[in-house]
Amino acid sequence: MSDSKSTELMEKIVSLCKRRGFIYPSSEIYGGINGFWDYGPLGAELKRNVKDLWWRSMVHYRDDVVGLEATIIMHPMIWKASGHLDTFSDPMSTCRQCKKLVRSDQALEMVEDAEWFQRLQQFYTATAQSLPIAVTVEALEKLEQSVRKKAPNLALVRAREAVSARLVESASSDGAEWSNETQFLRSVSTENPGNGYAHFPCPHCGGELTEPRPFNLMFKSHYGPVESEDNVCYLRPETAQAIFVQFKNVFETSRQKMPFGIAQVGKAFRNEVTPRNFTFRSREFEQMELEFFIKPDEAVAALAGKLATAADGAWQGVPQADWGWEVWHKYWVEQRVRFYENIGLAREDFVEYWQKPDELAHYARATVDILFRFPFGVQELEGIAARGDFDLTQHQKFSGKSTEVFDEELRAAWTKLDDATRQSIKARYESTVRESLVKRGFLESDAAIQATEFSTAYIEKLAKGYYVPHVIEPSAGVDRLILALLCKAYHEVVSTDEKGKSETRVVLKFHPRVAPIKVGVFPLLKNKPELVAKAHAVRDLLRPHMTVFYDESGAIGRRYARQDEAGTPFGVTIDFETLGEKPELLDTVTLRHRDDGRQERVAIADLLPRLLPLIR
RNA sequence: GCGGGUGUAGCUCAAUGGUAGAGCGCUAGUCUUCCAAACUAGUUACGAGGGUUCGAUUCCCUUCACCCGCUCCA
Repeated sequence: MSDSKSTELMEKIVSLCKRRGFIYPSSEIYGGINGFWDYGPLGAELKRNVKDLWWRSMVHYRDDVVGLEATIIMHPMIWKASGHLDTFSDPMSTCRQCKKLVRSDQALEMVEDAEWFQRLQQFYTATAQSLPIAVTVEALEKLEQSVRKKAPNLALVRAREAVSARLVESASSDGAEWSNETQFLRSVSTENPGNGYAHFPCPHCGGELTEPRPFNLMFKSHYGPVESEDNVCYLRPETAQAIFVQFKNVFETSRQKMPFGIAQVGKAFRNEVTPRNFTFRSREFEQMELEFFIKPDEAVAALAGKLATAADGAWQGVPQADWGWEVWHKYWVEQRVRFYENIGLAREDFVEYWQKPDELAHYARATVDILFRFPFGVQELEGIAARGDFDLTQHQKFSGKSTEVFDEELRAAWTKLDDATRQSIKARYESTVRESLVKRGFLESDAAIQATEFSTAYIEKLAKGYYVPHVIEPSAGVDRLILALLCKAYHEVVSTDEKGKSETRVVLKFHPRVAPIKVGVFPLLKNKPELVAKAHAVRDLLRPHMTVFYDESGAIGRRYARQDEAGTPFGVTIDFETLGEKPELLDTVTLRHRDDGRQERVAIADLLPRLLPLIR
């Protein structure tokens, strides 16, 4: 995944970022703080541009999305309802031998999948099913040989003589270590079976796992000056929950109708186990999230008379009244990829990963990861999840306040439906509920009863025009996108001068829309006051419309090179022809293009109309 | 949190148990008519703390950050 070459490339990017003022380590003069990064002058511009472009495309260019800016610290109960309080504190164990980190709750499952583990199971079943147990040191030695390769750190392998002697001894006396399969397996994985907690072998090497330790991924604080259990609060680990919590307010005050979305850009905080890969996994980071609320499929079917599916490619077009959640989901995936294309990333830079049903989080119906080919691997940039009504239902449950919407049209439409249609909508819903209950481990019979109960209540509400909206959530990491843009833009150009000396220059080929500085303005020479004055005039002409960098120091080539490294797409040079040395070229300038060094002569009056469409 | 590696000007790299050096960059000036020109001057460092020592950038310990691996998924 990440070889030395890609590491080298990342190191170059990191050092360029610092040298040119894109990204610095946070708190650097105090020695830095792991997992936190600051954006310098160029980085701040780049980030603003990215967030602005996202906001414009999501909110301003659409009739059906509005914005929200919520606080970072919110009522702690929100995190209980969302599940973050529970799922963000997984106990972890470390293997004493191979030092790998294992989630304690997954250890058993992982161990059971291991080949060597199955050998042990077979041995147990063959040997120990009846008492008294006839087991010899030789038999255990054979067993040890069969697992030695795959589980080199298993106690039975590490300390074969001691462990097998103990097991033989136990078999002939109390038989405690052979009392059941689990007990036996634990016994072969440790030298000291009696030292306190229940052992489990490491799934990777058979070694001994440490006691589970809690890992809490949420930043904790207190509101109010006195720290106590009663005023614990958390920095949000995602911005999305605020949107769900304010959903009713926004719905009632924005004059939006279903379906519609709420967008938010803001900081989020996660106490990552290991921040890694430059800014990719930071502990403080920024997200751009949209929660797009849609009618449940049953409501769409009742209103539109039919339900569009994803198969026909409808999602590529303009939203339609008959779209179910699947179409909306694909629609948003496509919208997001188009957004990335608009800011300089190419479709080929991405991998769309559709999560398999067994990988989905409990709240998600479908999730697509948009992965970017970073130098250090193919990694997630954005996740687009179809979350059903999970979140709004959770908050309804925990807050005791309704998150339902009332849909006048739905009520009217429902009264006009014939009985058969009503029944088929209900039947379809009922079977989905039943299936999901079974998947969650309910017995067929119980699931059927519950599903009938649920669907009856649900359809009754629907008939009156009430439902809890479902949601599609495109959630992108700003800092990750910045990093992707930097990696994509990074180019090295090797040039050889007439003396045969070659040198490597760096060019950041940002799309003009995201480039921190849009245009460099240069007088060809700085010791000619007329050139300087004219250059100032050009700078002032452009400045109200775009970021401009004026530079008069050093040779012109040097100034071009410096702007290339900052990713400035255009350079404007004022020379003697601008001043009228050749009358026909009066008031024209050189417009230089970063990516190919191409130069053209452009009238000053044409600069704005030329440049503006390229940077907007 | 565990293991391995790294830490000297902004960058690349030297040297040394006794005052730290170069190239590039950067800043200013002279000059310069389109891709890191030249000249002059200036600029800046031993990651932090402690110990051994008459004296530590160098030896020892601790710590911090970064990189690689385990975990994570915006």
